[in-house]
Formats: sequence, structure tokens, C-alpha cells
Amino acid sequence: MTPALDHVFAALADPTRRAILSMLLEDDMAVTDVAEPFEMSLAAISKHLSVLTAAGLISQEKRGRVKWCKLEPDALREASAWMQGFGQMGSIDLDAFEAFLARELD
Amino acid sequence: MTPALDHVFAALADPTRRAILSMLLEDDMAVTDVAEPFEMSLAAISKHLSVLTAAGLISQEKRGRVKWCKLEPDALREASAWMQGFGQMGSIDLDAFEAFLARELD
DNA sequence: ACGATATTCAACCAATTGGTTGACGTTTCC
DNA sequence: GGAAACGTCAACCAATTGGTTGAATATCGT
Repeated sequence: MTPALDHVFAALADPTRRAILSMLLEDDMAVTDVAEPFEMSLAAISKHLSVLTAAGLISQEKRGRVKWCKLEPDALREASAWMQGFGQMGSIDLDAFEAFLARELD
Repeated sequence: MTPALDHVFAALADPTRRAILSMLLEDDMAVTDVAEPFEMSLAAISKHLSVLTAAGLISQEKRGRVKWCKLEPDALREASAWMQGFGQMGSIDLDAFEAFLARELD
């Protein structure tokens, strides 16, 4: 039910990745330019970008030899909606909830 | 600057832990009762509760032989605020940002 | 065609994570 | 005082994560 949410929150748990998202707020960027301010290898940044892409937080489009990274706000909105909705959930039918968990945690 | 955010998002990345938070919305619960619907050991749930506590998402108070778990919404609000504020950040001074990263990623 | 640029891939490594089991310390109840 | 209930601790395990380096693959400019 919520594997997407798993990936979104896991992606957001890393400060480097949050910093990358902040940078992409400004504008779309090439991988090399994303990597420039960080003190780690390009390959490491490339991996971080893969994680963000898998989570749906960014998209990457290759034009020529440069791969452009673009913020995708929908996934963020989904996670944000989970949090917002959190306080508004009503009473839980515990039997149904247990059945739900059995399905989800399979 | 944002180690707390790291822990909050990492804690939220696990479906078992999100389910626990949902259960605690309903009411404060003892560790044993939290564990009951899940198909895993009590020790595993105990670890999950430690992670949630470390992230500040819940608090635990021992009364007698039972340890009560209580939702702490402030940490959630902090993460939610990060997301909300995300879309509202202005232009970034890239030199300052780089300096900021240098400090933060130490 | 060649050299430089942009990016990923593959192999590796240390540290962390999510789970298990069994032993252990407390508190309660009879 | 002794058994049962509550919960954690310690040791272990397999899988994942976040990083490295070096080689490989495209693409571009001349």
C-alpha cells in the first residue's frame, strides 16, 4: 500500500539528498553541477540522484551528454499529505487494522 | 543543523513504525499491546519504539512494570514544516550555501 | 579521428538496519 | 517467596546503505 512512502521518507532522511532537493528548487541542473558543492565523488552523487529518482522526488532526462535533474513535487506532496492527514484519522477498527497489517507487511 | 530531521525521516521510512504511530493516535499504549498485532518478536518492536523515541516522535514512561508509549506530535510537525516550507524558499546565495554545506556535512 | 567532458558501472568496504533467539532484571500477584 | 508478566540486553545474522576507486560508455568540439 505504501511502498512509495517508504522510499520517499528514506530518501529525505539523508542531508545530502535534502540539500540536493533544495538546490533543484532553484532550477534544473546537470549531474556534474549538482555534485560541485559537495565534498564527495561524482559517483556518490550519482547514486544519491538514483535514490531520489526511485523515490519519485526528481526526474532525470538525458539531452545530449548531459543528464538534467528536475524536481518532482508530487512525491513530496504525497508524504506531506500523509503527515497532514495523520492528525485527522478517526477511530480504528482493530481487527480490520490487523488484517491490513497482515496484507501490508507481507 | 538538521540531525533531528534525519532521524525523523528515517523513522518514518519504515511501515511498521508508521503503523505504530497510527496506533498511538488512538491512545497511549503499553509496549506489549503495541506489539500484539505484528508478526514479529517483542524485542523487534522494542527496537522500533527506541527508534521512534530517539527521533522524538514518541515518548515512553515507565509506570510500574508497564512502559507507556505516547505520541509526540512536535517532531512530526517539524518534518511537516520542512516540507511545507520547501516550496517557499527564495533564491539561494550559492557561495553561502556551499559554506553552509561545508559546516553541515562535517 | 581524437581528446575532453559527462555520467554510469562494477567491485569493494565499513557501518547501519531490521530481524532473530535466549538470558536477564523488575514488578506484580497469590 | 515463587511464578508469571513486562520489557530490555547481548550476541548474532543477512541485507542495505553510503562511500570509495578505476574502468567503461556516450557525446561533443575541433
